[in-house]
Amino acid sequence: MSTTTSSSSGRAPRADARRNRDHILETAEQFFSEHGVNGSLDAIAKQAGVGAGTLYRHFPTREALLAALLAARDDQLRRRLEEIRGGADDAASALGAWLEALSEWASVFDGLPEPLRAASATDASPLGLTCLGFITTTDELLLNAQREGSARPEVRGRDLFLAALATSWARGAAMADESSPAALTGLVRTGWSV
Amino acid sequence: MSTTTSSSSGRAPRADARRNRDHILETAEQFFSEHGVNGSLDAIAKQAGVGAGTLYRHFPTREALLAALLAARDDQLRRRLEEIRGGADDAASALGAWLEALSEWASVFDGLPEPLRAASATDASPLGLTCLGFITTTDELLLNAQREGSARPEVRGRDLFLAALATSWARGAAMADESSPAALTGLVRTGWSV
Amino acid sequence: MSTTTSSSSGRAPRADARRNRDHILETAEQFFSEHGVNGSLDAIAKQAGVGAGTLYRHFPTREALLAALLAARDDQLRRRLEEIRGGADDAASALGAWLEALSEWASVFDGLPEPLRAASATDASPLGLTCLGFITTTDELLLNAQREGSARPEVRGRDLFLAALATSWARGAAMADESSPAALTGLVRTGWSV
Amino acid sequence: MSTTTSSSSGRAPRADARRNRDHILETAEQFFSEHGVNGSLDAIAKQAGVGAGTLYRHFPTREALLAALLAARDDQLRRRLEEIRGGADDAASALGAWLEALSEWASVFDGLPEPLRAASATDASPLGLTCLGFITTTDELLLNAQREGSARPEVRGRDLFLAALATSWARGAAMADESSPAALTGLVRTGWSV
DNA sequence: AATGAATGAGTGTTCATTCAT
DNA sequence: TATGAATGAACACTCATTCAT
Repeated sequence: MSTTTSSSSGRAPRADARRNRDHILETAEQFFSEHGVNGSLDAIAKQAGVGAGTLYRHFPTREALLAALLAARDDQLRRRLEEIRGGADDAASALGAWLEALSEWASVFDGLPEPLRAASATDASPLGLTCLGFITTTDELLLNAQREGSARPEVRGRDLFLAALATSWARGAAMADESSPAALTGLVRTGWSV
Repeated sequence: MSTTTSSSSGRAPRADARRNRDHILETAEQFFSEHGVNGSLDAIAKQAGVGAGTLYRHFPTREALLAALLAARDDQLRRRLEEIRGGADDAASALGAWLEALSEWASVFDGLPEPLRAASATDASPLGLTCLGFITTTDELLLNAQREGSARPEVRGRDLFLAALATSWARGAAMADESSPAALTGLVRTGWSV
Repeated sequence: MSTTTSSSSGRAPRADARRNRDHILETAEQFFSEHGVNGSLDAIAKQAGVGAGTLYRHFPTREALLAALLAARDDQLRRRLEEIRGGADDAASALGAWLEALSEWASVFDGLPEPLRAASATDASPLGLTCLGFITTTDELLLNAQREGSARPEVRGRDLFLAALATSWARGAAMADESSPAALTGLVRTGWSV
Repeated sequence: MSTTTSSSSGRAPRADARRNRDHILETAEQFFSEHGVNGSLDAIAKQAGVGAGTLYRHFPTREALLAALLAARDDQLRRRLEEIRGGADDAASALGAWLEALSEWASVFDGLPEPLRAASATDASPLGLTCLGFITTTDELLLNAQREGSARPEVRGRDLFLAALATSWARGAAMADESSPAALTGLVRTGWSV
């Protein structure tokens, strides 16, 4: 709402700006997929066929670009959430499925968990807000499970969110052992102690 | 003892070499403490008062420097292991204490968990060997606990090591919430599900 | 003509870019004259009063810089070609004069023959294209001489170009014997055998 | 012969020095063959298993090392000379064969022609002396041919030596055109003009 | 609104040579 | 006599960010 209304009036001026923005996003998506989130912004601008300044106008920081990129995926994750909410037999399996979805979400780009963790500590950045939203969601699902008696009462949504991030992080670039991600997810769910 | 005697090598002309090496290590320790493991190697050399080439002679890669730095701390960690082995009432609490020790060990420098994770996938690097050693130790303690019946049988030492690293990682630079590290450690121990 | 008018491109905001580029070229010209073609690019940037990045933006490789430098001299050499074409009595003396001009051209900077030889093996680099152009010219003049019956039929333009380069190379930095260059040129023309 | 007699008296001291020297030479030969004459001296020392200082004691400059290396090949070239002297039908073909031998000699290592040319301008260096010897030889063969009437009287041995070097240089690392070396040799012999 | 040139500190790394041992 | 550690300037090249046009 707020982004479309502001400024002046006419039709044309915004048209190509929008086009530029979208094209940058597409390019960045591809680029981050290939080179990880630390890929050169200059290279993205060049590949998108825009000047570096243009990229910076739209996304003043790398984080802002990342946030915009993830916002586009928000819908996906939220749809997944609805699926989970609709389909899960109990609150515990809903929470489990959600944590796995989160972990996958944080694995789209190499190196993504790092800025997510950094952002999740604040609520002042666009990325931080995104994280906050998902933490809240996690809290809701967790609360359900706790009410149901299937989740420990001392656990907090923020911790689970962080754990999902950490699981993504551990996957990392080169993982010698394919079974580790699942093992970690299991660990977070049931712990190692009997 | 061994460091002061000239012992086997013959002339032992390493007097200043040793001094330099040690001084570089001290400087690097301080530097990494302040600026994280990605601090400038050139700056370390400069601050240590040696040429860049000298640093590179002793430590051809950043990883090698890191490994040497951690090797100096190995003793500490191993001593801690003996303490744990001697003092723990049962295998489960020994394992728990060891994982916490590991997690602290990986937290000395900002950004340390990252190269550790990367190295732990291989056994070809000095850092990788260090990791491997600790994974083995973890395996031993875990096995004890599993025999005791206090640890889940499907868990592997490698996963726990990775989890300890991930816990360190999650602590990260800016942690708004002080209780998170402990929460994560607990999560890894008992999981969130009842 | 084309360089002074803003003509097609629209805004022509390259005022300072152009200035920088030109200044870099001037500096490089002087620098290469003094220190040979292997002089430090960083030093050139510094002396030109621009950042290293600026130099690299304009000339991504040493070869590119060299090519640009020589392009500025292309005109000179081409004018000389016209003179030769206009003034020579016969095709043989035209070819001889051209080969001498080539040899001088390749002697402007110390060490220039080396990259020229390397480049003349390919047509993929800017420098290679420059060389290729001159090889073609040599071929034309040679063909004339061959038609005239004053040049051996088995000789090829590429060989003569290479010979001119080699003559430049032989001049080298320290030439104790002043008469050698001319001697070599003569050798290439008439050979040593009767 | 001359190298073994000089200096003091005893047996032992010189034994390992000699061994070192020889081993360095062998290593350098191999190294220069693989990496060209600009290969790292440090690497040679390391590969030879001696300290850098030892290498420098024996061969204070790169040129000195090169000269020693070539001295070992001198014999070969001189033997070739005897063959030529004995086997050639006339002075012209002897000279031609010798020039080819020279050109091959200067092609053993990548980049060798360059220091040879530099050295051949002086008589103050070991390499310069080597060159001088070959220039003299060239002069003798040339004189024979001139007496025979099969070589131009104005040509000098130094020029032919330089031309042989230049031919080697033109071969260079990457030669797209295989026929060029022969073409250049031919050019030097008969020239391009009829 | 967009451009893309400019910045310039920063990166890891190499190497011929000297010198303390 | 030999060692090899130390030197430290030099190298090419990158990139996030600013700013004149």
